[in-house]
Amino acid sequence: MDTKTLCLGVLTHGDASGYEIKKAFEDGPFGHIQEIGFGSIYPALAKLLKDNLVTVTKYTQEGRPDKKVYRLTATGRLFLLDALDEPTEPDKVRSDVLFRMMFAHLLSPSALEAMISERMAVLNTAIERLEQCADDGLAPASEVFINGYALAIYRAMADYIEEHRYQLVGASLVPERAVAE
Amino acid sequence: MDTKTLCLGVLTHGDASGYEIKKAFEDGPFGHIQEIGFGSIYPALAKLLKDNLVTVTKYTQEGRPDKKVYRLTATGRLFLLDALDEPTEPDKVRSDVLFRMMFAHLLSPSALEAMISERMAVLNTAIERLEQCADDGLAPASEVFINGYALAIYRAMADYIEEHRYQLVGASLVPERAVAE
DNA sequence: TTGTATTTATATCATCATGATATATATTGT
DNA sequence: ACAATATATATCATGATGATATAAATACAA
Repeated sequence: MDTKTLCLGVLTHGDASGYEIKKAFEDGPFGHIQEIGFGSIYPALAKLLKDNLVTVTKYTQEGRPDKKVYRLTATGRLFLLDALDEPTEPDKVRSDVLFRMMFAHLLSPSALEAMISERMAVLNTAIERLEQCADDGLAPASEVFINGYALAIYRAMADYIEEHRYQLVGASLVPERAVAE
Repeated sequence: MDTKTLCLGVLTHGDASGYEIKKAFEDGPFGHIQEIGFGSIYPALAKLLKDNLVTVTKYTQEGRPDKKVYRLTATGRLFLLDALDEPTEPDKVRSDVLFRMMFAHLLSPSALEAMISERMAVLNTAIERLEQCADDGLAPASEVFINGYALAIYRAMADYIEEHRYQLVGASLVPERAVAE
């Protein structure tokens, strides 16, 4: 899925600005699917506008740039449906944490512990947020499904790391430096 | 982590060609961390060579391009250690499958079922491969840790999808088309 | 045996995405 | 009162992606 199609997808939930589209992939209903940046969103919206897949309405604001709210056109909706019919791309992961863990033997135990603790904090924050969202029974079935999926994965990650972190720290071959504070 | 650093990381496991570096991120010890393509690897190796972070030896072969085997230099090793000391980047995910699931109500039940079944097949293949790797007790601790981590996550994904897929298929609002074969 | 698919191997290229940076104010929290 | 965060768009150099080209050996099925 390219950024254009991602934007069209968000716009099926209602009109939105570029800023709001980004939020949808952070906190909003499209969270845990992937992140997109402004550097992808604004050019994508410009192309969608040029191809008449969206329309735009400008809202003049004081002290801020005009808010440009985009709306899906009928053509845009068809474009999205066509994209959903195409073959599914495999999931992609990029884990800097795991790469570093491959070099546990080159890191000091304290550096390793710090990295692992930071990761656990991120995971626990995400888990808490998802547990709170799980209660309001008003969301569509697909959002409930995906929230539950993300929660299951984050829990599996946190549980595994908590249970096996000693293995990794035990792999460190680098002694702590005796540094005076 | 940019591609240069990823290449240096693989080369700590022994000399390798660009082709072999890619394999390390597919089947090899760096699997499940991320994927990288030739279009990133070859330019990265060229830059590493220019900066004396690696050396290269050409092996002339008949009928194939010369195999160019790269070796880490002392400077290259230091470069990697410095990179490992920098702040860890957050994990990144891009799931085309989840994005499509957000539009379950726009897909037919059979299209949804096909997508889910394909995803389950991919997950089960990965799980089987990891379960086989788990037995040979010769791998370094970090690799054992990461294999176990990947296995735990894939199992959590497969279990969740298997238990909740009916929710998603129930969300489909599009009737099957009555098409003659 | 013959044809097809996979594996080995490097390289390039247009397009797309990333992340940093610029700009400017209102609001929230300490 | 001051700092940090949220709102809001836009651009740009750099880097990553995925497709394509080339070429033969090997493995496997019909």
